[in-house]
Amino acid sequence: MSVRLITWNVNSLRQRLDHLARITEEQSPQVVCLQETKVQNGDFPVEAIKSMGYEHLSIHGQKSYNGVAILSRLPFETEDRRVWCEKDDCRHLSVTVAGGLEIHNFYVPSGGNVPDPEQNDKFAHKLQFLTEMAAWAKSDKVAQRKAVLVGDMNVAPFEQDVWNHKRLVKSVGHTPVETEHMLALHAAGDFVDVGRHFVPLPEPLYSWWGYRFKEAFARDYGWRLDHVLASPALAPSVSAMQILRDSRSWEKPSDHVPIMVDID
DNA sequence: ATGACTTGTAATACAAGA
Repeated sequence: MSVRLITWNVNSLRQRLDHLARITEEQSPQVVCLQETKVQNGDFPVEAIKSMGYEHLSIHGQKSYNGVAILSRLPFETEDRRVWCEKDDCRHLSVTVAGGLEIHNFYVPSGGNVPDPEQNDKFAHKLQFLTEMAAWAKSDKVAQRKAVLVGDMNVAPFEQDVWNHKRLVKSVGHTPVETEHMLALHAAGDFVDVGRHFVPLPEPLYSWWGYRFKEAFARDYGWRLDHVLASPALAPSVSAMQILRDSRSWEKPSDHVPIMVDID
């Protein structure tokens, strides 16, 4: 059996239902991990999602900010969530599906404007969150299971993960300390960076283009902030990866685009 | 040359994204 999985920061689920319907119809993923749903559980658009063919939902949302969800055509064998940085601000959900596949959906804090944990609590939160992810991967022995970590990790770790490394190396999302934390996470679980496995360095690879500069997508001023990390036990089964760039040019897009992987 | 946008909340700005 093969599982097709999509991860996507939708920047408001209720604003993106039409895009989600189109993507799920065109690609037929069995599992969809969403970030920045920006909707409380009680207001989750259950009927719209079920009409797209996703009967099994794991949701963790709050008012206004953050929020994650896992939509699935496969039943969940287990569902879990963890509190990170002693804050339950709706940044993680995990499920297991048949065959022992463990799926973790993350929304790592963006980190604010100033890349200094002394001056900026949001940046400190981001570094702590990544530190806790790495510590968990190690202590929970994630590397020994068939696990995939997906989501908006808000770090572009390699030079070719941003459109201009020199210019952006002091910008939050691409600073050396964030890159170190991200690579420490990779090492903690012996994870394979699936994006870079299929599109090796030094080829540019992006998943996010900002809204503020109108020509950002047209000029390909992108960042790779969204990631799929596969445990060593799972990585050989990942047969394909695609970044669905086209959706960034649709009307009223999210600033992030979906990443899709096929797992045999 | 990521500024200048988008979203949710609440009430015409503000917070947050990254």
